[in-house]
Amino acid sequence: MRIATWNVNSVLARLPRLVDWLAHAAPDVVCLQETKVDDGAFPAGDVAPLGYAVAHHGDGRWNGVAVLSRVGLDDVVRGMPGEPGFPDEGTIEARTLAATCGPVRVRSVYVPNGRTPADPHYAYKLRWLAALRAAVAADASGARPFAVMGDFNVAPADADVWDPAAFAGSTHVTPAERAELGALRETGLTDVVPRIAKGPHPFTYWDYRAGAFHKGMGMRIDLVYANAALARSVTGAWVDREARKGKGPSDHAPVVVDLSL
DNA sequence: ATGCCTTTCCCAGAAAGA
Repeated sequence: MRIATWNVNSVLARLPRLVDWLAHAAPDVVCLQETKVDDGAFPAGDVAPLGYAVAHHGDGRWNGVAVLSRVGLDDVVRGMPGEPGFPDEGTIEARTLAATCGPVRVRSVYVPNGRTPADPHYAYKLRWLAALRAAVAADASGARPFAVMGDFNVAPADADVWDPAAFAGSTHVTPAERAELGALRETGLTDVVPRIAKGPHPFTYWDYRAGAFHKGMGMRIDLVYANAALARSVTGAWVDREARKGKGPSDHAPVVVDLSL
């Protein structure tokens, strides 16, 4: 079984590349982030011929997460209990949904960016991660294979950014963000680190500007956090760098994980 | 990168991204 996560930066802008990628990478389950469409506008008809059913949770212009599966799609839950909102608690964004796909349960996440450590968005990010920890705790300690995967917008360690010095004072690397990720792992989750394809680190994101991809100026912020039942079944994990190349890519590459369940 | 792209809203330029 093959599972994957990919921040597509607009599912409509990426549709030809998404369909191509599904056809050749052939994942059984894919978590998408930043679909940037309403539920009604998700192009489910374009992935159905490849065998995928779709569960989508969308806002419209921003955010938007999905699970695509060709091995069953059940018990879909949009959002999570205790999910904080932004800019106020009454405004819940479309940043996570969970689904059961055959033998595995997955949760697709698009963690808030945080903007700057002084911005209210950063406090929101920390609250959101705390709510995520509570939301996944039962699945994390359960016997059924489970993974929470997506764009966490946090680099777990200094090795997960191209130049730690360049990130001084920035979000994505602060001790508080990393502590929240650590607390999340403490629920029983393992970081499934992809193998290194090129350069010293398995980065998953590169800025569009200044040729960052070709200069190796990346970050590892797209993560697969697996419970024990799923982690012990992993036979391989990698970043599909090919998907970041060429014309019209997302700024993120997919992370692919193979399982022997 | 305090905006060297890209995407959305919708047709101009702001907001957001990390």
